[in-house]
Amino acid sequence: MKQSKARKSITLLDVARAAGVSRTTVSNAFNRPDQLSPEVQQKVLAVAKELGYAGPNPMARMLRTGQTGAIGLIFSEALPYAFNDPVSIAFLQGVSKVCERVKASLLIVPALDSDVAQQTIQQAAVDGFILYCIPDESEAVVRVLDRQLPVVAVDQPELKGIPFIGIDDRQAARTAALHLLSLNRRHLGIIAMDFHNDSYAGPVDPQRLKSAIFRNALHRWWGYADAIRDAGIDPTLVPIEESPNSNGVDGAFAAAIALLQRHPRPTGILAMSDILALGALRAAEHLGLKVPEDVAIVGFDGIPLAAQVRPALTTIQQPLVEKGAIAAEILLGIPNKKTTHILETKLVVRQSSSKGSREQGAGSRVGSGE
Amino acid sequence: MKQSKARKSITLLDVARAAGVSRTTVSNAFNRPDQLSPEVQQKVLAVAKELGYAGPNPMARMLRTGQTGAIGLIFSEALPYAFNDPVSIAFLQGVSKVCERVKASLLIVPALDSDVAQQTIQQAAVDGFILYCIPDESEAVVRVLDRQLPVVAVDQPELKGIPFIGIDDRQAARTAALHLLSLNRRHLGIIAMDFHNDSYAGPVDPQRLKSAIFRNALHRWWGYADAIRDAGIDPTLVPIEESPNSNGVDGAFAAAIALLQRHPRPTGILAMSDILALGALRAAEHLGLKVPEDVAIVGFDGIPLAAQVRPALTTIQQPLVEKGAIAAEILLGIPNKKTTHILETKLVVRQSSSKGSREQGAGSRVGSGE
DNA sequence: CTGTTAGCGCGTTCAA
DNA sequence: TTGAACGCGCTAACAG
Repeated sequence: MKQSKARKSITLLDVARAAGVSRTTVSNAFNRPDQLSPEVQQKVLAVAKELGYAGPNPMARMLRTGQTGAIGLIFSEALPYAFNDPVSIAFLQGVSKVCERVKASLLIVPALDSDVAQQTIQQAAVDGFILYCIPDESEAVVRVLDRQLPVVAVDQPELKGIPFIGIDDRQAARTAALHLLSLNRRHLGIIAMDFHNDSYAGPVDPQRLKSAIFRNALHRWWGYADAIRDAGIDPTLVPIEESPNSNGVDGAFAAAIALLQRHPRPTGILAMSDILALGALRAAEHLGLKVPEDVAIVGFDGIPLAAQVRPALTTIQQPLVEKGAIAAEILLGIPNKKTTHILETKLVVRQSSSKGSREQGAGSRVGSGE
Repeated sequence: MKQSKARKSITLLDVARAAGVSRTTVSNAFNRPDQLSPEVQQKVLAVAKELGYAGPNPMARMLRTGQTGAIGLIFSEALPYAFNDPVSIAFLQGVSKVCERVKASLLIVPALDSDVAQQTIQQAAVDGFILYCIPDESEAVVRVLDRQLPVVAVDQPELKGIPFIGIDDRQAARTAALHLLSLNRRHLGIIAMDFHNDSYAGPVDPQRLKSAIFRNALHRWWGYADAIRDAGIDPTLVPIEESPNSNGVDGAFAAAIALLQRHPRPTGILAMSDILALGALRAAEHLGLKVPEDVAIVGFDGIPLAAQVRPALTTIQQPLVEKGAIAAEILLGIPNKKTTHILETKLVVRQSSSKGSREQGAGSRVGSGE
């Protein structure tokens, strides 16, 4: 009998009774110290501690106030893969930096398939969501929109009325391809990241391109194609090998091998991410090809590792961390932020595509820290 | 007037009325489909959708059920640094893998200083906490314990009654030092990670060691000292340079430079983490020293990058991902798990400490994927 | 299979 | 400054 009472958790009311005050007073002692005399507050807090009461129950408070103090983050990939990708990690860094500043927590919500998405997104106690690189018709998007909470999208999807942060993938990719073409590399090969959600690895046909659901990959391909076409080459004849993000560098290695064993062998490789480019670098080495002499390689993203490998990697630098920071700031209502941000990118030329000797081609970032 | 009613969010009751059923029925339609006829369920769901009702309010449900479907994770470092450290990231991968499997969300709780910790930990709506590498007397520990929820500690703190996952740091470090000594490297230098919370970088004196609050670092030092003493050398004469985790490879570079410029120059460097060892590798290169001929280097942790750099890094491999997975499994009540796990480590010898030529010394992991 | 009845623990009026 | 009352939206018993 007594046990059952002792068993249940302590509430504001218990503390109030033990301290000989009202519930409101105890609540105020925790939340509004200015609303009661310091001495009373001291006493209440002391009694609370004695009873093992650690402050208002967060669920009850959330229900009452409608605020949770957390924001939700949804990745398109399986979480372990997302945490394996330097691009996602950099994004996470940006988000977390802002969260830490404003004392908000960050809820990572698994939403891999529609089943999981439905359950986890509906249950998430958050004040808003960040959608990171989510295909437009994904179940996750529907569920998030249903929640009627503030939303910010990064990279994808672009939806009416919700803030968006991204880059001009097409233009950036065009710059990358132009660079290679300007070095007179006319036999190009493309290593692509996921166009679809099916973890497919291998050559890409026009049909697959046309039905692509990941915008980044599609737009980057468009950009490559723009430059290639302008150079008087038929872009549909440029071979594309797709290697899913989740296959990491190893997958890219295989894709690059496939590309480099074609005849004529490509003299330039356009990789849609730096991870893919690293695989290409390794493949070239494996085949005994010199980079950039035999084959030049250009990546995309500008992850820190790109500057540190040898030969250092030419890439399109995009503000990865800043993307996360801006997304969080918008969601958390930090003022002076427009709601749509197309961030700048820039081509960083390093050894993997330099004209001269390896040493000479080093970009300014080489040797800088982690 | 009407506005104010339209303004507020839709509840179970609204749906019930609109559908002409009771609240329970609507609740069941969402949570227990087996408790009502399919047709009624269809109808209720249809009405709900029409009203823009997206399922039960998560806060209310949490209050009612006492379950949140999320677990909290607390790092000792500032989040952006944690997300920059391959060791933490690998841990996160392990945690997230399990979370995804059981459809749990993961709440990353900033708890940098005591102020923030108090607020964020008290407010966190979670079913339990994972403490990752938190100093024993940290405010965060107190707050977490106060919450009276299940807790698991990883690496630190070791507290009575709460499950613990870690490795035998001392023994592992001893193995690393023994390895170097067995190669006849008798002039050693140590690069240490944080002993204290103060971001200090520089030489370490006995006082600082004695008052260390980070167990990992301290135990690793003990292990080194054990082996060194057994080799007939006075461990207190072995120079130690501390470089905080947050300073990354650059900090380690500086620390290693300091070490390598001493007389006599160390012929072996013991680094307490692979990141630190990478800095040492770079420092050796910078000074024109050959690794392992002039100076042999041994890291700790076994991060993937250690196998990929050249020369590849000898290290103590610990099951980083598994640590996270086990922690999450224990917290989420997945059965067949003991509550305390001291995981195995092993020395992986690679080029950075090999006797023979560089090629010969490559560990089996070299060239394997990301 | 459906409806009724009770709280879950708290924050906020408002009056004292 | 304090105390009483109300309801946030929901789920779990239990009765029909």
